[in-house]
Amino acid sequence: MQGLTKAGDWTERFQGTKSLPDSVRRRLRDVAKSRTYKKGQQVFGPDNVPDSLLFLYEGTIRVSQTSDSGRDIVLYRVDAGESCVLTTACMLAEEAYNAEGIAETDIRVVVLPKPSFDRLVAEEPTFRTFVFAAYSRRLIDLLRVVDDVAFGRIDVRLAERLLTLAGGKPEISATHQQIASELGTAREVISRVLHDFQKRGLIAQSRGKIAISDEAALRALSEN
Amino acid sequence: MQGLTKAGDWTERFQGTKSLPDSVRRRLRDVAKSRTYKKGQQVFGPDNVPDSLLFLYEGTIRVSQTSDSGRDIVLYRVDAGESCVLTTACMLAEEAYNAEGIAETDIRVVVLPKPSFDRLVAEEPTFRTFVFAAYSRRLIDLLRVVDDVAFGRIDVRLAERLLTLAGGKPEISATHQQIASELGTAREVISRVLHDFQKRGLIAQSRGKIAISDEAALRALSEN
DNA sequence: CACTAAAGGTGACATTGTCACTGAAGCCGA
DNA sequence: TCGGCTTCAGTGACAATGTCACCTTTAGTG
Repeated sequence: MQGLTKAGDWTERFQGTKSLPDSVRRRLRDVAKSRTYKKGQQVFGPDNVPDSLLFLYEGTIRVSQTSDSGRDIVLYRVDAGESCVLTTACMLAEEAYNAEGIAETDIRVVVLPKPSFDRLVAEEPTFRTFVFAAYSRRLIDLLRVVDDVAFGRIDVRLAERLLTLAGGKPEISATHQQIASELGTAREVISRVLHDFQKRGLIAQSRGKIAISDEAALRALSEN
Repeated sequence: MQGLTKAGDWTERFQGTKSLPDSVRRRLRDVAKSRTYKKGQQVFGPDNVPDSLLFLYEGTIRVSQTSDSGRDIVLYRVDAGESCVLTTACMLAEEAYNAEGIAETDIRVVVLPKPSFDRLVAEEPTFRTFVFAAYSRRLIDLLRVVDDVAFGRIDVRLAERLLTLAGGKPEISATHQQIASELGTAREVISRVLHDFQKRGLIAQSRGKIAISDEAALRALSEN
């Protein structure tokens, strides 16, 4: 396990807080708590609704949805420096939902109690803009997911996701099942399409690994 | 065409404004403009990003997404008394998206300029809660859409949608194509499933109309 | 090494989407 | 009232994706 850096001045880390007056930032450092989760731990979920607002200081949270039949789909990822608006949504919406956030790496979050959050939103336009922008980004993310799932071809989506998961590196460590859970489909489907990609020389596979052989071709495919 | 009632004191109409102090409501009535759209007009869309915030005074807006290949899916509906948060998202998010809002009936909206909106959010906790709740509701709505599209069976989704569209009445006026656009699928698929429903005695069809014959059975089907 | 759990492969079949047509219903002008 | 036109709906063939059952391979682990 990799160690997390000690949370220094977290207000430096977020668009919404770094340009606030020193007095406000000092107050924030006092009221906010820092907390860590280990990789794989659930940060929030239907049975685990936080009563505070979360800001991700370090690491990544994978937000996904699970169907009744057990299939998963990744909705989006929260990266360091972003806030986790779904927690807010959970708090406000009485309705049921079944999204959950899982720490994809060891993470450190800043926990801001709701009253402090309210005060900040009220008093600081910068922070307010930050929060609204975060909501908007998630809405747009979800629009994209809907578009992909409803209208996208699985090979195109897979090519795209492989490139994203690789993030420039030549190899991905992921099982077929994990990739299926990214795209909301079944393992067999991923196995077949990856097999096809392999035959076409786009990738090479070994157990738990996928090596990207022809990034250009994958990119072309992912762009429809 | 049905006439719209004259917009009286619109601040009476919204959860976020009706309990505000009189002074604030008076100010709002001064700065906000009322505007109408006819049924079928586009209220917002990729090429038509409003620079103000919209509150729906009367009628319904259907928010849908169109794929490159021309297929549609309805994301959610905005009903009277709700705000249209996607317009906010559009304004804040630089990213491309392809959702649009169409007036499903003749509608009347209250248009609040962004500076007034900002001020209201800053100063009035009630209004702030209203706005956040609106965002949250849409997020949850979209989670539901993702779940349906990614994991739901088409017959179940159709049964559910028929009941919703009927809204208690015994008959629906809609073409197969329109229903397909609700669910993000193709007309032929809807035709086939409706034909099946008909054979099973759940509905009766005539050109452009669907009559619900066995609501209980439809409901049972829609509940999986 | 044998055993085991996890990962991956495969064929058969069901469901849904696509394509290219055909037929049927309503509208409207001559 | 009759064609002619447009929209709506039906259909068969096939492609893409999802489901199920079962098998093989791989990488540990005692």
